[in-house]
Amino acid sequence: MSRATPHHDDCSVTKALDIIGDWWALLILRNAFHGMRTFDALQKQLGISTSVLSSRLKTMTEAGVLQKVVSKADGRSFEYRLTASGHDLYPVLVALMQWGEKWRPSAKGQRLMLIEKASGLPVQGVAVLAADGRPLKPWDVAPVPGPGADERVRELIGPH
Amino acid sequence: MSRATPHHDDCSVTKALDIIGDWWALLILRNAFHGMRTFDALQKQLGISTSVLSSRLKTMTEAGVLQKVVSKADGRSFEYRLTASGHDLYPVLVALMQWGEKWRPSAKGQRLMLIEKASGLPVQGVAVLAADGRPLKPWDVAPVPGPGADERVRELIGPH
DNA sequence: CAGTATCCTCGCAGATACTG
DNA sequence: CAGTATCTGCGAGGATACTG
Repeated sequence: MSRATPHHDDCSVTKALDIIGDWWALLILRNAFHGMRTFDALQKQLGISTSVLSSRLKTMTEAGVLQKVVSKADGRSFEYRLTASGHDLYPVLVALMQWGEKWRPSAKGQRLMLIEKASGLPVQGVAVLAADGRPLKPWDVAPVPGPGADERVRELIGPH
Repeated sequence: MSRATPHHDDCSVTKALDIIGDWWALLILRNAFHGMRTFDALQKQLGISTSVLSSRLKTMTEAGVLQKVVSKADGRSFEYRLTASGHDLYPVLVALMQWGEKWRPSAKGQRLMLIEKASGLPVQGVAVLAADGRPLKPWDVAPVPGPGADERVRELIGPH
């Protein structure tokens, strides 16, 4: 991660990566989407050191994707809950998972993490939407063609 | 990144992250989707050191998301093109960008990167699909509820 | 233009120990 | 259970120089 070296990169992707472009952050989120919410459970399942987990949770809380709340049941333990913005990261996770399932299939299939509220059924995955809202297939989309790509990027994102 | 420390984590997300859970890899892909394909252009725009860029391109090529081809026009320069599996990473990028635009809006709005082949129009974004294929809104989905989350994760992903 | 080769450093992550 | 504190290494990444 080059969060250390400041990038004057005014790009949405960069900004998203600033928070979740991190190995542990994504895995914490993955577990959070499965409902895992406590420090201890995360630490044990991920095999992460306590100091790093603590720092990650702090960063993610400050970034507003997680919220630390006192557990009602217990009173002295805590829960890290997904905020609205954290919840909105769900498509990123599902997109990653879909890609992994297609191109790096694991022995045991992996179920998706969210359900549709109305039906209670697991969601299917994620899809790119056309301008009119139709879901598109991968082969229906293509990179912007033609020359001038380098200039376009520099204009859009900025020269370094 | 803890790709160094081996994780016996048989999870699609983990496997996807192994290739693209990296600051530079994602930015390279972002630029690739905009049509930026040469070593030099990438190096200049990203402000990355040549050695790191070289290593990233090698890794990504070996991982099969990029393909190194001789540029027809020139004959002695090269292009790094998205493969089919690289192209399939598009939803991940768009999901990231969408999140960034919503929660970390930049001064100048950012356009999306791909067009629909049929219409030539830029795509709208990405959406989660219900079991029957309907695109869902964020508030229509929820994490799997109830207790037992910790056990579920351990069962699904494995204990460390 | 497209890299490879070296050197160097600084910060991230793990390990361990301790606290309320 | 939920962390903080400290120490230590090692390796990713930048800078620079050189090559076909």
